[in-house]
Amino acid sequence: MPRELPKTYDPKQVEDKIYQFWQDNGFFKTRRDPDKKPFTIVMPPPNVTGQLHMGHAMDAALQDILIRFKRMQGYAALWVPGVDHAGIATQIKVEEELRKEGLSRYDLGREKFLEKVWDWKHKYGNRIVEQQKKLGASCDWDRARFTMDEGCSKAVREVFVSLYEKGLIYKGSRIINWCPHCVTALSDAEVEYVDKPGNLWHMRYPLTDGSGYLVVATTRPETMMGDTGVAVNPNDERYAHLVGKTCILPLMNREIPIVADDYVEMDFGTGCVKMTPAHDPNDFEVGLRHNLESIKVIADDGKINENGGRYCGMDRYEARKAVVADLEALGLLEKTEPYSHNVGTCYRCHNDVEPIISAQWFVKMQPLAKEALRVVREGETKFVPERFTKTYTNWMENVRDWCISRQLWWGHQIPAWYCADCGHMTVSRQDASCCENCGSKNIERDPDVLDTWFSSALWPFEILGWPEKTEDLDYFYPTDVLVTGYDIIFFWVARMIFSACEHTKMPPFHTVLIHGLVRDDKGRKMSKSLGNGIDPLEMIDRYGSDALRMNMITGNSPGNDMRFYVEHCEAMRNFVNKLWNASRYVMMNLELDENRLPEREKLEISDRWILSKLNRTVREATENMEKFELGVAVQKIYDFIWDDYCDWYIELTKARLYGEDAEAKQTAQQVLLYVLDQILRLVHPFMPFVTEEIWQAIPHEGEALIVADWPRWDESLDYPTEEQHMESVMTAIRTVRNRRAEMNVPPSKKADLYVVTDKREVFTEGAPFITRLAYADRVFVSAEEPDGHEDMAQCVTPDAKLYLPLAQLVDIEKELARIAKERENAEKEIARAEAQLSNEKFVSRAPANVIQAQREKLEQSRKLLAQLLDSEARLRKLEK
RNA sequence: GGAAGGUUAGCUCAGCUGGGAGAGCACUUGCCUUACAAGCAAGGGGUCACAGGUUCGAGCCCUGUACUUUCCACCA
Repeated sequence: MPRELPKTYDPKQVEDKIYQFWQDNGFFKTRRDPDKKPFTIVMPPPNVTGQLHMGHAMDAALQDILIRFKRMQGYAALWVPGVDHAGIATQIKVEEELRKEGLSRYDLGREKFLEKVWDWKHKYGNRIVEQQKKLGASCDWDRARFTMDEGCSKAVREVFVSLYEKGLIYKGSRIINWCPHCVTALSDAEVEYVDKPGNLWHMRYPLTDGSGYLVVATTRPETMMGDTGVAVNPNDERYAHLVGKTCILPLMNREIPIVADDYVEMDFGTGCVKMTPAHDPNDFEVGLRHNLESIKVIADDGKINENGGRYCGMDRYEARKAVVADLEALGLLEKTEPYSHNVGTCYRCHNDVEPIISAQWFVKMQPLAKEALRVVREGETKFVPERFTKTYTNWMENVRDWCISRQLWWGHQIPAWYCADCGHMTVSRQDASCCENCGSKNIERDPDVLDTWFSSALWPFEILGWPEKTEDLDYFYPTDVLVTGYDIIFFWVARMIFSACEHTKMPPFHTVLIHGLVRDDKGRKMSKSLGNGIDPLEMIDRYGSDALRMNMITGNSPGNDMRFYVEHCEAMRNFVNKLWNASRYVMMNLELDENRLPEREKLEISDRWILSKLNRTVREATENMEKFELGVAVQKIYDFIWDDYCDWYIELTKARLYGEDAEAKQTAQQVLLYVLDQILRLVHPFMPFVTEEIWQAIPHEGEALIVADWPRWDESLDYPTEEQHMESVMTAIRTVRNRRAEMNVPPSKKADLYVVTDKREVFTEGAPFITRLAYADRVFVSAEEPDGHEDMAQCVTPDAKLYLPLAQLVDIEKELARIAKERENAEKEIARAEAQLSNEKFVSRAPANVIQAQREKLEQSRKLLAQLLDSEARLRKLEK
């Protein structure tokens, strides 16, 4: 048994060693076990390009706490890790590398480029995994998956083809969000709207019949070359005479029709709207209704194309300036009004997104959303906190078809082949070698890949072996809890739910535990550009992994954002250290080689008190854990450890440990050890490293704390009477300390203490504690006032009068003032309680335990008041 | 425009199904008391945003107001 432990806990000496110990012994490996219930969590796969950030730390802490808790409770607790191929992010990263060599992906060609990406993946793909290990993540690493591995590819192919066969995947020309910088289509979820200042330009379009002009207002003049009409509201009397006529599109000199459509708001702008069906989703719809032509003028790279006349080749913003200048020169610019509006931007590169008509692949959402809504509405899948249910359902109710094709190379390539001979499209589970229609070998595969989220959506079941019917799938699926931030409910959670419902006929998990974002100390999002990110690894380096984990789940509530304070992290480090030192105390005084509670009769009042408190903590913390109230649970455990165990119980054992009674000494050691062991179990999920390290050093049964049993509530350990008695003694101790502090008596100046009480047994049993903790020389318990009490300092509790022979320090004036204040409080309390108890309605309607509690409070207050009055009278007598 | 949060001690936040408000940090005072100064003891500090209502009883439930954050939608 180690005796010479350092006074401060050093995580660096412990964490890697303990993690290695867990791994070497296979504690993270989870097998199917018919005798156990499964508990499964799938890890949100971090991007392969990723660096561990606070969001990951939050995610991992929550999941690991749940997994460790369930593992200790005897579940076959499986946490499956993995990494996401992260299409755009990864491709961009590798392209950046290439650019350093002066190359682009086109220089390499698709095949060579993909080789590079795989090289990159093999080189750096494990970095984030190693970082997760620093957090203590107890994943079954042997099961780690990658969204581009063979199994995932198979699942993706199966899902794509089956949805295609059901008509739930189709290819069509629609207005989609196009990022000219990433040069790919995006889904609606990938567009972030940002309020940006701009202008509303009022432009004159001359009428063809020469009778004048109309004025359209637009924020995007550069699209005007693609205008194929002007729309007005059918009820707008101002323009009724123009409907059916035509006007001339300036700069292009093209004749375009004027149509009437409800879409146009009469009171916005001029009431005339230019129609650009190829570059605006609403215009596209209007165009369909009125048979307007679609003319695409912005190319994939964001430049004006050949349809844009003299603006061809200009960047879209350059073209905007040129168009406005040209209109102005022609006297066709009526006015320019400052106008700020929401502009769609790419969530990856933050450049403005361009709505563009384009042939893309889509998932038809309506039929899939139906079941995905049902399982959540009927509670088969629950969100915690519950309010996120609405976030989810609102989105799912209004969801539009999901654009899944991306013009990238890195990703799952779409399994569609086009026949150059007959034009037929072959969609197939196996790579096609010829056209399924005409047999021609002259076929070409669709170059596009699928949205990264398409494969992530299958994550919970694909990583358990789907589409094969595996035993793992049978045992571990559906999974139990999904833990993630609210920012990816749409991207991921929603898509997993409808995918699972469609392909596995059941929701993928029964609980979605949502957490908030980790912000900086000013409440700002942590970001690279602000440079305000705090590196979790640095925090681990400074304060230890346990402290960081504690930091993530204390001081905030589920689903709410949290601010990261280094000070808070430090406070948690202090708590870890506190536990370390408490354990050090126990070990230094231990002469046991097994952990066993003494017989009941040997337990004295303080033992029973701490066991009873522990018992309650176990029950309540377990209940909180099961309701996913991890922060509440750990707060209770924290308070028990620091306040009850360290500040009180350890102090209470010192009299015995440093005393001569061998049997009492042993009892104290046994209880100290027993409670410490239980504490380590309770707090292990939150602070796995330090607890395992300590546990290994104390007498224990079993291999490791990580696989030890979670504490259970035990009826035989409830000691309500002893708890009360102990509290009575503790109140006396506090009161004396308080009194001494007021008189500025240093702890080193000890004094005798006389306890006058009608609960003599209680205080006699408590005398050793009072002696030690109230800095007394000797403690005398009696029913009568001691001789010479007239000259002593006094303080009172409801159950006792306490006399200290420190007469020379007594300031009667001050003393009377203090008592007057206390008396006032007691009287108020009595009046309140009496009023309540004499209230007929309260007594008849309030629950019995509440009434009882009030009666007890009243009684305590009355007793205290009596003591205070007594004390006051005594002082008055002394005054004379 | 729609929705959901937030408003509690100087700061950051807890407060579970309604029963006289807590923590961490900061502050004041005294202590190196043989586990721990990353600590111990004692203390100060809150009309729980505001106004109504329900209730024997409201920080908690209902209605409204103010300020604030976020998400969704979007009028060119």
